[in-house]
Amino acid sequence: MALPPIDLAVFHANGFVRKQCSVTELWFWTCDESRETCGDTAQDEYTFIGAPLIDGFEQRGKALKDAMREAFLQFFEHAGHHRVEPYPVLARWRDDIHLTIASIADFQPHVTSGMVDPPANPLTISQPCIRLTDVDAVGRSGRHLTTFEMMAHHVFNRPDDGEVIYWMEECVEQCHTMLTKTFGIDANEITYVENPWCGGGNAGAAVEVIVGGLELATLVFMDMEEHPEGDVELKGDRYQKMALQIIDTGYGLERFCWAAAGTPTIYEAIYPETVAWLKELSGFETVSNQWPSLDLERLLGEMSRLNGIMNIEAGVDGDELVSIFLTRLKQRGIEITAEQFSGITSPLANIYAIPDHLHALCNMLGDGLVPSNAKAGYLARMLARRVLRMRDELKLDVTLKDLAQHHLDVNLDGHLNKQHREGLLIILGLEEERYAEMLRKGKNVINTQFKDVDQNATDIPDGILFTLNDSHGLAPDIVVNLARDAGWKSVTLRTGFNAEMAERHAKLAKDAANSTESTTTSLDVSAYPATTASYYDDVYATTFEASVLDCKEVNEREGPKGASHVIVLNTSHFYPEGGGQEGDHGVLVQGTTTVRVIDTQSSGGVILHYTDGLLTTGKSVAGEIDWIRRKQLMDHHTAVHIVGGAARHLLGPHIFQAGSHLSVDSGRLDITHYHRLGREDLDAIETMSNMILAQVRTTEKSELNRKDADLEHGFDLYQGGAPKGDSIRILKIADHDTQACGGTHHDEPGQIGSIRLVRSTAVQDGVERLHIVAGHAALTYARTQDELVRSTSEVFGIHAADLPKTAERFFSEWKDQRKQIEHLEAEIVRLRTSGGGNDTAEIDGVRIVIMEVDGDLKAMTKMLKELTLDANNPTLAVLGSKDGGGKLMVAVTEGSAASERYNAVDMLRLISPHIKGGGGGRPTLAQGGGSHPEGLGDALAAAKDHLGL
RNA sequence: GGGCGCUUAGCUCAGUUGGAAGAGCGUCUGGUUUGCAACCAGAAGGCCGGGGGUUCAAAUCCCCCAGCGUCCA
Repeated sequence: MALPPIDLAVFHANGFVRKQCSVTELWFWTCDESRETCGDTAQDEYTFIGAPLIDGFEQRGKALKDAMREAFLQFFEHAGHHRVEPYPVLARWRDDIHLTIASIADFQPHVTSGMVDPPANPLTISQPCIRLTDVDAVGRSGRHLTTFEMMAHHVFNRPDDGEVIYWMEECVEQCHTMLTKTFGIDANEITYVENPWCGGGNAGAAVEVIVGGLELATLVFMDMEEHPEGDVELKGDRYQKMALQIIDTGYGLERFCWAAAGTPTIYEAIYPETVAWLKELSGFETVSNQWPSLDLERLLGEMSRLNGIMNIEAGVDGDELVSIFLTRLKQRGIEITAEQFSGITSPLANIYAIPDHLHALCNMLGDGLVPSNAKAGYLARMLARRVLRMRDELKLDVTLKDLAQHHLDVNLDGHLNKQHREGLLIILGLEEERYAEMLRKGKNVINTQFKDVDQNATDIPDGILFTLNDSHGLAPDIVVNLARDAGWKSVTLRTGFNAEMAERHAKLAKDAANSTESTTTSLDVSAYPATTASYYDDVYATTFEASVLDCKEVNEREGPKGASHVIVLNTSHFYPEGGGQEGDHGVLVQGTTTVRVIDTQSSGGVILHYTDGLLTTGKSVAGEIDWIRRKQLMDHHTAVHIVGGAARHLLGPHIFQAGSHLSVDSGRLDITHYHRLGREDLDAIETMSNMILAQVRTTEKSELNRKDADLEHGFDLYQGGAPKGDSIRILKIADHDTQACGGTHHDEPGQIGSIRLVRSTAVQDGVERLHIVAGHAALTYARTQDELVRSTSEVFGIHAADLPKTAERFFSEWKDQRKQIEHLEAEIVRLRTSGGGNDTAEIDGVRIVIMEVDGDLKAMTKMLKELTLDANNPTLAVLGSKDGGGKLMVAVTEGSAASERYNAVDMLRLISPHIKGGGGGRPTLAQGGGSHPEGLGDALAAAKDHLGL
């Protein structure tokens, strides 16, 4: 079954009729009887370029956005909506996406699933969003952006509970009223297109709002969820009605601005100052002035119109595209050559894209993101690198910091959500250094990769381009430039290569996605009620009474090593592994039976006690947790919060927990930071952490519902990851640190005793791992370290304080002496071969040295060098050693009578059978070994025989 | 999370089919020069990231680990 028509009174009241689009076959509503198309097709050009559709907004840039946003929000406030402040662009409350991609993303999945109440209902918001899927089209299409604000009004209805605020009728009416009254848009220009929406497991009827050929908004009426037996089918999946009815609207703030400005591209409407500045910096006028007859404004306007109807897919061949454009422009009376076309459009594409990318970058870093080579941080690095590349293509003499300063002042009014201005600039400075380093290294890589490429070649092998891009970060265009600089003057990029590479990446990503299969086979816990967790009530209590709900055998692959049974209780004091904290150990006692709890896990709210024995189901049991273990885990867990807070205070607001693990031996905390940490940093954090232990008397533990937790503490609360439920446990350590955390914590930080930062290691770029010991583990650590120092000092027989100095002296003396031994060994060889003893002879002006020596191949090599490298003393040397099964080396002085007369390989092959071995090498140097050292004498004798000695 | 690449002298990097560890810069000594720069001659400086394995023989081939880089999700 498909969805029924969206037939609303508001359409009829405003004189709209329902028609079917002659191009897309979608049904749409219009009050222009003559209209045949829905407005968003290849036949509907933008009508607002040079002829704004929205009156009364004379501002441009940030002022225009501010005015437009305010007009929108005020309209919906007057219509009874509560204004909600925008969420961060980093979606830290979600574990499925890195960035906020839509206003509804703020409320997924917890609100849209019905588990958590929305912050207000109905609400209106203007949510900054970032989408990087079309990043390649930004600047070139005239309308694509990576960052935009999605203005919205949202409603969350619960019809089953009689809570219905409004649905389609009122929604469309409000939209129509706003467009025509607030923004003065001519109703004839508006079409409402029926086009069902689905995504992320949900679906519903939807209306696209098209004005002047531009999609200004989408109104989604989400009231279905994916279900195999659903009665509605959309795009291949089946859906059924769900309990919630959600209105999810999205109005493109920047598009409203564009429609009000009527500029050739969207970028000139929202970033006019930056575009002008970059044009000036890049000397764009001198480019366009080359062709005075060209009407630039008209050309750009026509291009935007064309872009609007051509709907270019990413990855289309560049040259082909240009020729299409030239033909279409000619049809419209604009004569332009391919050279003129790319001479104007390629710098402009960069000029347009830079402010967009900077906006996204500043917002991401402003929310505390640290650039990295993986995960969300990579997205920031990619944007920074794109800006730097475009800057270089434009030959601008400014740094990334300069660009960001300008952007901050002009387009953001200096506002950042969290990060300080200085922090942001430091990060961008580092990114630029990395970029420069990558290019510098790139020059070397080019030379090695191009080693086998002819200097006159015109094509670069695909394999080289793939490797350089994927492994060294050098995009094909950059490679061509670098190669030309390095001497391969005529290389060019094959047309369509970039598209091929994108395809290849897409295929690799697809293959990777297919190969990942989940193999988790967990115990079915749905039969049990959620276990009542009593460990929060009194974290110092160690014993409890419960009754056994079930006891099952576990096989070896399930559960921890040594566990034979898993026991489910009605209530438990055992903390199951979670939030990085390992599970509790202890004992369960039933009458005279005692079983050890080896590990505690949790699944679907049910606490699973893995034990080494069985208990009787249905009877009561006494539990006791291993308090020494639990206390140590709590020491580490509370310490990790304190250390994290100290790091944030000392290093900056971008410090965010990227993971943690708490065991009995130690705790570790991964934090986001843009530098490696030095010992001074660790000392400072350690000092502050211990000060907190002394200063803060009690920790504050509270439990809030999700809605209030967000409102009261913001999203920094979720350091430990996206929260799962409606109820949030919060641990607050004075003003030092506040986090959502389900772990067990001390009531008094002082209970920990002391905290030591053992060391820091790198987890990935931008993430530093702090290794922490606290409480008794800190004491154990100190003792272990003392013992190391003590025992090492005893070896040297010195005081501990002299250890570094002495070790240094021993190491350098050891190196010196090793050096001297080598010299002495060479000296021995010289002595043995200079006196005319048994070891040396002479045949027709060539010195023959045949001798047994001590040492391995490396030592023998030194001796051979001593013997055969002097061209004035032509020598054939045969050395043998009993080292490891017997070794033989033969060498002759290169380029001398010796090398003309004797072949080292032949000699070696001749004598090596005596030690049951083989070997090989070059005619002037051969080496080999065997398994019969006793035959060494025979081998050397055979050499003498062969030479007639 | 997945793919790929890199790790060699104080620094920047070469190192071919496994067979004598190299260059440039820097350092030191001597020469030249009023002095400096420059130049000439010479020298010192290497656990070839760590650990296993294959081999008579590994910087080189295989496996594991670590660090760094990079592309993609």
